[in-house]
Amino acid sequence: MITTRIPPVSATLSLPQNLFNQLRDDILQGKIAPGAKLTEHRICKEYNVSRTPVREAFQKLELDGLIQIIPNRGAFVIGLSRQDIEDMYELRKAYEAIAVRWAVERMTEQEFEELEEAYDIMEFYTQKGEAEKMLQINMHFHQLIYSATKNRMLQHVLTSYQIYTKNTKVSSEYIRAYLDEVLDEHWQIFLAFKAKDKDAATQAAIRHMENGKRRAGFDLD
Amino acid sequence: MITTRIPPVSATLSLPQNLFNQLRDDILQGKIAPGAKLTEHRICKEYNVSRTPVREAFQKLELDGLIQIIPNRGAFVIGLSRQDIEDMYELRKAYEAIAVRWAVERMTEQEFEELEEAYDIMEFYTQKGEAEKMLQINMHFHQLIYSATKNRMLQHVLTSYQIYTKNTKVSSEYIRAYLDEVLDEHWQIFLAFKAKDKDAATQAAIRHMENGKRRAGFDLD
DNA sequence: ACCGATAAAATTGTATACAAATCCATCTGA
DNA sequence: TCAGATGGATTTGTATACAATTTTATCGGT
Repeated sequence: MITTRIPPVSATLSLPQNLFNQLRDDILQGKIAPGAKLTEHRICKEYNVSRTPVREAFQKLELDGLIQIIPNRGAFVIGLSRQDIEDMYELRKAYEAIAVRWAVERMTEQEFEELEEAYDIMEFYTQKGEAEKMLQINMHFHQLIYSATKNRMLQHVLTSYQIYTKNTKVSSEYIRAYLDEVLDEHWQIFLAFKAKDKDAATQAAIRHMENGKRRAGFDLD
Repeated sequence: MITTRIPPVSATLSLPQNLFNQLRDDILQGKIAPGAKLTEHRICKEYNVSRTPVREAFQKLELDGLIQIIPNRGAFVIGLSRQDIEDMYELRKAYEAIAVRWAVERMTEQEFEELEEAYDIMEFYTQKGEAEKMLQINMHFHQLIYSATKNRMLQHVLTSYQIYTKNTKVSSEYIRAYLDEVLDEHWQIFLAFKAKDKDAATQAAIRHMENGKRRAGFDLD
């Protein structure tokens, strides 16, 4: 029986952060069309807040490449082309490879135990076939690796990619068919961490990314 | 007497963008110490603007990993450890390798001509020994490559690294001793673009990064 | 009908006002 | 002396007001 809870991403987020998350997901899921203009006033009415937090959320969206703010003109949604998404898998693969290498080197004993626990939970949800939960713990598993690298830049960029990836595919629908396959890939990664084998971890991470790309509907290069 | 107006090299930047650039450079050059708190009111007085643009600049600084904003507490400067900077060279190397590969594939004829022109200017300033000008055209040369990848995320991340790198070494002092060496490395990259040879470009870019790391005082792994 | 000029409306940019949270010096009681 | 309480000062978070710019609608002349 599993007693441990999956730690929530955060308890209470600030207003701009919430707006950012909401708008980001809406954009990535296509609820707001590329090219559309985000009018401050409209978002204000929609979420019943003033313009100040809305503008701050826009700043964050711009720096994550989701909108383009043209001075005195407004904020426009940037669309991701198929090429952009395919590129992203390549960029993520390169950094995941570096991340696991550093994480193996720099991971503390406690961090390893958290990773082990995350894997166990993953196994649990795979057996129960709960795809939605799997998606959550999957993100958590990777976050633990990012965190263990002790490098903020890497963490931030990889987290962005993770969110993009999560949103640009019909997650829970697609993941169910691949639960066992995905679990095994994480098992390979976990084993490499257990053995503190950097090269094995790199190979496992690269394979995981390539398979993820394939599962998302992209043929491999 | 009013004569013809010379258009500025770059369009006038917005107030928050200027604040962001100024604060970013101050932080990277150590004028603002790591751990220091950026008080909104103080920045307002210093630049004689209101809090709104200051807060927007803070947002940008946070997403570039230069400050950490703790809700209801304030903005604190994040210091870069020697490990952080060494890591950054590794991260940059990985993406520069991808960038030149994509750039060779995707570069237009006009973009190639711009790169050629940039190299020529670089050669000119090397002969004149103008290290400061070299630094500028050097950044421009790499920007042309980033731009040719047609990938916004890659452009943004690499631009960040470029600015970090530029600021975390005593640029003009150090570069003078290496002008010829640096020019040759760019020549190798340019040649690979001319030949549209992806592998050669990758190798040249990787060597360029490794040498840059060494010139910045880091021994190679 | 079309084009440009012009004015009104809408939108963004900046400043300021007010609310909420935090910080900090002082006080109290053991 | 010191831990904790307390209240004022400071600082941040949000709302709103005003200024500058852009967009839209209207109008007049050709």
